[in-house]
Amino acid sequence: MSGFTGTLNPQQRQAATHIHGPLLILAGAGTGKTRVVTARIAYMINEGIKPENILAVTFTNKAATEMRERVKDMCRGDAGKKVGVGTFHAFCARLLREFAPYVGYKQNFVIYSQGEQISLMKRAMKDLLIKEETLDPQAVLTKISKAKNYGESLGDPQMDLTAAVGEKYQNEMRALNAMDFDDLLCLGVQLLENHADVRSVLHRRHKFLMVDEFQDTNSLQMRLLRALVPAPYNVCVVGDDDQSIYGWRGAEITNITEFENFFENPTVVKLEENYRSTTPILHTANSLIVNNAGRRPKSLWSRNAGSAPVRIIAVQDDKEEADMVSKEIERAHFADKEPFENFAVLFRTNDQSRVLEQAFRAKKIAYRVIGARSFFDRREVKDILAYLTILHNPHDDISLLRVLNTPTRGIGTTTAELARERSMEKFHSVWVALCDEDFLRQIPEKARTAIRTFTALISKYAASAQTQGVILADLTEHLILELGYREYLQKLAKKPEEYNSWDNGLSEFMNQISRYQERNNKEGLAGFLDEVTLGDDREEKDDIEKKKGVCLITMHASKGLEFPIVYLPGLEQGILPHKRSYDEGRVDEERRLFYVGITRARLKLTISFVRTRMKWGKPQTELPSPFLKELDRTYVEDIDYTQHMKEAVGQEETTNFFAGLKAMLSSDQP
DNA sequence: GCCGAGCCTTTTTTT
DNA sequence: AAGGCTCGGC
Repeated sequence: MSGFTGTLNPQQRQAATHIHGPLLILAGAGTGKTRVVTARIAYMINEGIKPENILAVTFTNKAATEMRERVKDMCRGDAGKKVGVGTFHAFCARLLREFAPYVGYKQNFVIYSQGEQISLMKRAMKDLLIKEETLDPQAVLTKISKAKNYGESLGDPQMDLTAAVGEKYQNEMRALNAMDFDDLLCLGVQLLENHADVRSVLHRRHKFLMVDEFQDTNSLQMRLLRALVPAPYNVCVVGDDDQSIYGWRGAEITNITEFENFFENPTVVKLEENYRSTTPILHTANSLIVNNAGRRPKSLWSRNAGSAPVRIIAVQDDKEEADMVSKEIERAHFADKEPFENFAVLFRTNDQSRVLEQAFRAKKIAYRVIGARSFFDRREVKDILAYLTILHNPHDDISLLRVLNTPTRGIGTTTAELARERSMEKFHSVWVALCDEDFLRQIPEKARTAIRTFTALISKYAASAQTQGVILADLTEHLILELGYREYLQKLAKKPEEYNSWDNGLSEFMNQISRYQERNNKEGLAGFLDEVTLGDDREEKDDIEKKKGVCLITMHASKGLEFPIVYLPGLEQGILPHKRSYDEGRVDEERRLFYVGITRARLKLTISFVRTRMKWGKPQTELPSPFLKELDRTYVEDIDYTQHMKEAVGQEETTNFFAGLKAMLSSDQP
């Protein structure tokens, strides 16, 4: 048995050495799934399969990055780097860059993320709607997304307002040479299903397919997979139906529960030995998940008896909850030398992290918030990104209109509106209108000059962006200087700190773009923009491992990760299960989400709920989550925090003692 | 065309 | 609590 499969258990080894024909690996939480997948890839390469013929697709960027790293580590030399690894969306984006004309797009299409989609949707609605009528842009987008994912039509645009707006949106997208996330999948499927020549190119390129987090794939992704894998189906999928938590995005749990309907006679391997958690944690998790109907039966077990019970703590309010968590972490850190990075706090909604961050800052506990893609939502970053986007595709109206008067250059809303109207009459982009002399004649002198300066500037930089060997960071810096963008920010800032934070954002952006070009000098600006919008930030994994501090993360984003000590705050009715899950019939999925949260913990698990929680500035009465009643109490300790604090005065003193000690040791204390 | 004040809503989760 | 949006004054 070769080295990389020797340490696997029999089931794991069976999975890792099965190469030909369809393979379904049902891998429960913590059963060494990633090890098996990477061992399998190493094994295949060792058997003489070319790494560039292996394609591993995942659902999230985190999974992709993790796999990329692990494969690289496990393979000799740089063989691992040649294995294709990416999310479905990133894979499609690449594919479409290569074959865009086949689906009626130009090669320099741009990818719209949520913010840009909403802008476009608002515009489409403004153009179509009578004033009185009001529709939620986000809701319409959700409907469009569902329709695309399920291959349904939106209805008759003549009869239905949503359908009309949706049609308009879709037409605009094409006109702008823009795709949204769903389009990437839709058009990818279209490309493969309708073009045998493209298909055969890809069949030759990707001979062995692997899909991770298979329980999260939707029907489009399944169609893509089927088009990508010819008989005899060299495809291996890995997943766990109990961890399917993306149903709201169209994930089809039946892809995994009825896998044999798509690829005949698969070999099925079940991994049930858990190497991660103690028995109390696993037992508690199992007692929760059995309440779901229609799962593939499975029972996880562990050799690790463990000692600590699972704790369920009742606290007064969210402030006290954050205090409780941060005090315990502080104490374990200073008393037991427990490194901060051994802790994670997992929550249902992003805004729960706020109170926690405040508590951590107050106690000077190092922490990091994972996944909040706030960086690319920052105004300065969005502005610069919009500039770079129009250098790539000036016909992207949304980005163009964003920067047209940023920094303010005398092209106000009136002029912008005229240009838009003109572009709609003539069925071309705003950019074309701005370059059109006939149009410019109708514009007052001052604005006209401003437009000419603007278009000349963009053209100049667009040309240099296309130059071979251009250094993107330098180009961006020049652009910022020539725009006077920093001066603009300086004027805009209300306080000096505000400007400083913006300036830091710009510097960080420069770092990102330099690092991108260090690892990829082939794909230029287009590649960078794709990575940014697809969230394919390859640094991220590094960050999770290298960066120090307590990990604050949503339960969704925590899938695939593990931590020695885990806190699950906010186990309240309406938060988990989320109140909207009741109307949408998704309570089972919320239960799976809780299950995912529980099974992240290796040694210690603490669940908590509050009686009142601040919401939008007002206190709200909360009830404990009904899921808590489902947990078997064999290994559970129920604690009333307020009560507990009164009784455990000694313990409280210890806490204070260490807090005091810490204050003394900390140099920046008064 | 520009800018500030006040009003109003709001995301559940991510590609 | 906080950011986005509208309206009104310059």
